[in-house]
Amino acid sequence: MTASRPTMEDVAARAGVSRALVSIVFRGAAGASPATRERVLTAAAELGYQPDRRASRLGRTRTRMLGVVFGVGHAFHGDLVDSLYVAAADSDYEVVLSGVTPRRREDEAVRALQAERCEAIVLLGSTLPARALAELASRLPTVSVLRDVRAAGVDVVRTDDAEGLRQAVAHLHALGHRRIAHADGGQAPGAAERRRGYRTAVRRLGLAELPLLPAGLTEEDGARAAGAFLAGPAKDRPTAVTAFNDRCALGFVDAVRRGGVGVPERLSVVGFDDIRAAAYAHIALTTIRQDADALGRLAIERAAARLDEGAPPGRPAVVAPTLVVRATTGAPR
Amino acid sequence: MTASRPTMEDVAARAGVSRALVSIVFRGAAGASPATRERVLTAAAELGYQPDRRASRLGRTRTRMLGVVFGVGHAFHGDLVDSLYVAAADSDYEVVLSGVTPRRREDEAVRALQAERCEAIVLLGSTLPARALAELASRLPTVSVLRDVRAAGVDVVRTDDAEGLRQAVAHLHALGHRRIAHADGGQAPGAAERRRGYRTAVRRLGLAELPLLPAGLTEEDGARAAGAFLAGPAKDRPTAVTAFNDRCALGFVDAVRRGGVGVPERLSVVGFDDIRAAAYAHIALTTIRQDADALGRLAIERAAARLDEGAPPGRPAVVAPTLVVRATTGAPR
DNA sequence: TCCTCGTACTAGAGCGCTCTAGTCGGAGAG
DNA sequence: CTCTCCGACTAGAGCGCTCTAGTACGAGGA
Repeated sequence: MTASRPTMEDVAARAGVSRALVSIVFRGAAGASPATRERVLTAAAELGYQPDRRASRLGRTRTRMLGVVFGVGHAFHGDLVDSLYVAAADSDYEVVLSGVTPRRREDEAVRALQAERCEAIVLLGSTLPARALAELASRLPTVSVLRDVRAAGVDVVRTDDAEGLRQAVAHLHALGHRRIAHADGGQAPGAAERRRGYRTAVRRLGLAELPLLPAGLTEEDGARAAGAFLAGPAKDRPTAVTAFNDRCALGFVDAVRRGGVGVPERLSVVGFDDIRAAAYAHIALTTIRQDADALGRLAIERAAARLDEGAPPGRPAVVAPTLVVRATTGAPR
Repeated sequence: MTASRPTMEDVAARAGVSRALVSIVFRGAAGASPATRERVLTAAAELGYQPDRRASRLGRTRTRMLGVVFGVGHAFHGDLVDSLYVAAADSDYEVVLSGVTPRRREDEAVRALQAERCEAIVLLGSTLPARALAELASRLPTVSVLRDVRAAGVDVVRTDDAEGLRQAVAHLHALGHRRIAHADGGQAPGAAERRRGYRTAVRRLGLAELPLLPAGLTEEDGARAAGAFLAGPAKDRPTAVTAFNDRCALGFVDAVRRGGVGVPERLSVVGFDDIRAAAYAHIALTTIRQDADALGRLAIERAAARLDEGAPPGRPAVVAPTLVVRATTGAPR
C-alpha cells in the first residue's frame, strides 16, 4: 500500500532530468521544452505521481488557501459553500472547509484553519463575539459573511437585510395586507437588521407595528412561533407574516396549516434566503432571495484584494436581495 | 499584517533554548523539565506563536489526516460529519473535509484530498462507480459509508437497510395495515437494499407487493411520488407508505396532506435516517433511525485499523437501525 | 572570429517543522 | 573516588517541494 508514494525525485530520475525541471513542469512555469515537458508528464503518469500540496505550500511563500467556517447543518451555508468553491477557483485560491457542528464550536473551527496557515478566513454567519473577530482580524484578513459586525479590521459581505424586509412588507401591502407581523430571529446573524427593516417598512406605510413573534433560525423555531400565532384570538391575528428565514418560514407554514389556518388563503407568509428547498414545487415559498453567488464572489474578492493588493478592509459589501413570489402569499380574505 | 508569523526558531531564541526543545514542548513529548516547558510556553504566548501544521506533517512520516467527502446539502451527512469529527479526535486523527456541491463533482473532491496527503478517505454516500472506488482503494485505505459496494479493497460501513425496512413494514403491519407501498430511492446509495428489504418483508407477512412509487432522495422527489400516489383512485390506494429517506418522506407527507389525505388518519408514512428535522415537534416523523454516531465511529475505526495495524479491508460493518415511532403512523381507518 | 543573448536546464539553499543521535552534568552505585 | 546511568538539552539531517542564481549551448550580429 504505502511503499511511500513517488516524489518529484523519482519522476526526475525516470525522466532523466533534474528535480527542478519536474517542478517547473508541474507548476506550469516557463522554461521547459515541449518535448521534455511531455517526457516528464509521461514518467509521472507511469509512476502514478501526484504532487504533494503540503510540501509545495511550504516551499512557496504564499499558501493561497482560504479558510471557510460554515455551519454543517445550515442549508444556505451549503449554497454559499458551492459558490465559494467556484469563486475561489476562479481567483486561483483554494478553499479549506472547517465545519461547525453541535459538538464542534466555531472557535475550534477557526483555530484549525489558522494552524493550516490559511491566508484569510471567511466566516459564514459567525456568532463569535465582535472582540474575538477583531482579534482574529488582527492576525489575518477576515471576512464575515451574512453577519454585520463592526469590529476593527473585519470585512463584511452581506445582504441588505433591511431592504429585503422592506420588499417583503411592500409585497404584502400591495396584495392588500394591513396587519403584518414578523417572526423574529432573535440573536441570529442578520436578525437585528431584518427586525429593523420590518419596523421601518411598516411604519413608512402607516401600518401598525405588531408584536414580534419570537422564532429563530430553524424549522422548529418557526413552528414554535406558529404556536404563539395560533394562541391568539383568530380575529386579532395578523393576515401576513414575514419570517426571519426560509427554514423558520417552512416550520411556521407547516404548523399553522396543521392548526387549520390555510396558507395563503387565510395567512400569507414570506421567507428569507431562498434556499434550494424553498423553490421545490410542493413548498413554493414566497421569499426574499439572497444572492449566494454574489455573496460568495464578493467574499473571495475581498479576501483576494487584501491579500494580493494589500488593500485595507473596506466598508461592508451589501448585496441587494430580490423578492421571489411563489405560492405562500396572496390577497387577504 | 504579515510580518511573517513567528516560527519555532523565534520562540526558541526568546526562551533561550534550542528549536528542538520547543518542538518537544509543543508535541507534548517527554524530555523537557517542567520549568523549561513553562518558559517555552510563555515565550510562545508572548509572540502569539502557533505551530504550523503543514510543516509538522511534512516532518512527520504520518500525517494522521483522514479525508472526508460529503454532500454539502445532505442533512444526514451533516449528522455524520459531526460524529466523524468527534470520533477522529478520539483516535488522534484529524478530519479534512471536501464537499460535493452542484458545481463540484465527487471525483474533484477526492482528488483534492489525495493531494493533501490524507492517509485514508471516507466517502459518505458515494456515487462513484465501483471501478473508480477500487482504483482509489488501491492507493489509499478507503471507507464507503452508507453505500454498499463490492469493490476490491473498499471497506464498507453501513446501516442494515433491509432490516430497517423490515422494521418499518412490521410496524405498519402491527398497526393493521395490509396495503403498504414503498417510495423508492432509485439509484441512490442504499436504495436497492431498502427496496429489497421492503419486498422481502411484505412477502414474508403474506401481503401484496404494491408497485413502487418512484421517488428519490430529496423532498421534491417525495412530493413527486405523492403526485403519483394521489393520481390513482382513492379506494385502490395503499394505506401506508415506507419512504426511501426522511427528506423524501417529508416532501411526500406535505404534498399528500395538501392533496387532502390526512397523515396519519388516512395514510401512515415511515421515513428513514432520523435526520434532526424529523424529530422536530411539528414534523414528528415516524422513521427508521440510522445511528450516525455508530456509523461515524466505525468508519474511523476501520480507517485507523488499516492505518495503525495494517489490517486488511474487512467485511462490511453493518449497524442495526431502530424504529422511532412518532406521529405519522397510526391504525388504518 | 568573438561577443552577446536567449532558451533549456541544474545546483542548492531554503520553507518550518520532526526526530535520531548525540553531549553534558550530576546523582547514585560500587 | 571512579564509573555508570539517566534526565535535560542540542546538532543537524531530513520531509517534498519552490525558486534564485547560476551553467551550457547554439544562434545571430558585427
